[in-house]
Amino acid sequence: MQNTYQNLDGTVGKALSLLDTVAQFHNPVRFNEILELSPYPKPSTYRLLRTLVSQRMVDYDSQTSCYSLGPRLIRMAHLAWQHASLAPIAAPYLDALSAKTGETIHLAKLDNGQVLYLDKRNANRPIPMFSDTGKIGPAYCTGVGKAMLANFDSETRDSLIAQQSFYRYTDHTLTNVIDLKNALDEIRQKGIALDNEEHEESIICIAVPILTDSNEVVGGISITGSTTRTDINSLYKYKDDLQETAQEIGQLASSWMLPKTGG
Amino acid sequence: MQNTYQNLDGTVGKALSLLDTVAQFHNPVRFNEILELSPYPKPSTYRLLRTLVSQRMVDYDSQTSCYSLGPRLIRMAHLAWQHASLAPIAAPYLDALSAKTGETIHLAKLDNGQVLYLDKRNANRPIPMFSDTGKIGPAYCTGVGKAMLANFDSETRDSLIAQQSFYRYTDHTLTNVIDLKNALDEIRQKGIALDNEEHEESIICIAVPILTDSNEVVGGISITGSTTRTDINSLYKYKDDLQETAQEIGQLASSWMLPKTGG
DNA sequence: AAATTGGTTTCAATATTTGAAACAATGTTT
DNA sequence: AAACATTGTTTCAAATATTGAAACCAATTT
Repeated sequence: MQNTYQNLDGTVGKALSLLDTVAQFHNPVRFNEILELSPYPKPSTYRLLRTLVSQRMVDYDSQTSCYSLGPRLIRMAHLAWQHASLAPIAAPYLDALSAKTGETIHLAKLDNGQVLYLDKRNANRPIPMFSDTGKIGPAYCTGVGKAMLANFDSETRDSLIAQQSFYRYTDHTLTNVIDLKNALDEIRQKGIALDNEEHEESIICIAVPILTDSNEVVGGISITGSTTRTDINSLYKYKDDLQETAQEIGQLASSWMLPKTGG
Repeated sequence: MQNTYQNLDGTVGKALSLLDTVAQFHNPVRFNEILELSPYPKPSTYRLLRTLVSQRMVDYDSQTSCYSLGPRLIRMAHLAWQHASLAPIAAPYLDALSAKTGETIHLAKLDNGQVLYLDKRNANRPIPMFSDTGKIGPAYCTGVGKAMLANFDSETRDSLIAQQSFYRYTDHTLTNVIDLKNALDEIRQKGIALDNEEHEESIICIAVPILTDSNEVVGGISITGSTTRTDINSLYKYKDDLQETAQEIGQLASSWMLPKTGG
């Protein structure tokens, strides 16, 4: 949750990093609070912020003199979600898996070495999806994360591994590069990844990557359960369903990724 | 869906308008297609785009030389949705209304004179929510839109009215300022707005604004049904439930809008 | 009434953006 | 295979935007 301000890209980069700063707060925030986290001097921070407000990326409430994330972001995200092509394509498949297994289904892609959740199904309680879409999680200790990592070319994989924190969430968390690499090799060979309470106690899952026709990793899907209700062997029974689903989504995604040719 | 490039705000504004341009496409897009819609010369467009890619606001697939909206947007939107405070606060109330009425429930706010949907409940089929969150619709011919418009101070209201297109969607659509103003006056007085197939044939709804303690409009909620299954009088029976719900959400939102004071 | 805090503006120095034009790198023709 | 298009990328001096110390304003607080 640390600010990473090394990236610049001129004004645009600065403005976006300020946007991140605003986002870090969980409620509307005063100018001064933002300024404290901003590496830019007061007037720059001020003007950048006003620009973002003028662009509706940030909301400003003059009553409370508070900034918060703006509605334009939500609009854009709606489109971004559709653009992430995976999500709309995968939706019916997630429904099917959810119905069949009765377990939680996750759809994710990799963003900056982290798992970015694109969609979720929870068969039992139909919870609001948006609250989970956009969430991020670690790659080295989640099923989808490992499934994806395992299927990159070794160069990309190494650079992704270098981005992992290896924080020990549970007793089962893999906390070093060697263990992870060994695990990834096995995952790649078997075509499926397991998460045996590596990220959260009592949470287990099986996961597979979603690959294009040319074997590029575009995402991952997982079936998640709790040890209070099931065990890894029971989940493993869905291996074929999961792999077939990933296969089909990957196929569709491949054609979608082509540049638009008409209409 | 027209490009509005009059806004500038320096490089940041230009970059964001290019982001919108990328968003206008529904699939990955080549540089030249973007360039055609871009008001900026080739090298500028090129560099702005690369900056956005470097910032992960835009994805670039070197295989197909195609740009699409990037994952960072989805991450930000997740936070923006939480920031829009209304959405997470309102979630349980939407659940309750949905359960009680069995009809479709919408939560929305106003963005740039348009209705921006923040959340939705569909009692019968638990559909993936994200696909609707972020969608926009007209304000002058939807229930939530009119409910919100009606409750601004007259100056703000007039400027919002000036932004309406008054396109005739159906026979019932109000297509001029005078009719709309009269309707809004009545809505304000009665505290509830109806949509009698003004936006879509056979779609009807009742809607109320969500107001803060100081009567600021922060959003709206509606109960929507289809004339094939119900009628406006049946919906109207939920008036009290709807108003109470809006009241409670508004109350909570009021406290949430205050600047963070501690911890 | 003086002092503090939070927010906004000024203005010359500085750094960035600009865009016509040239240049590569692909594809397509003939 | 040479000539031609098309698409994408880079150059470089001129034009422009950003910068930030300092001053300023407006509320609060003391």
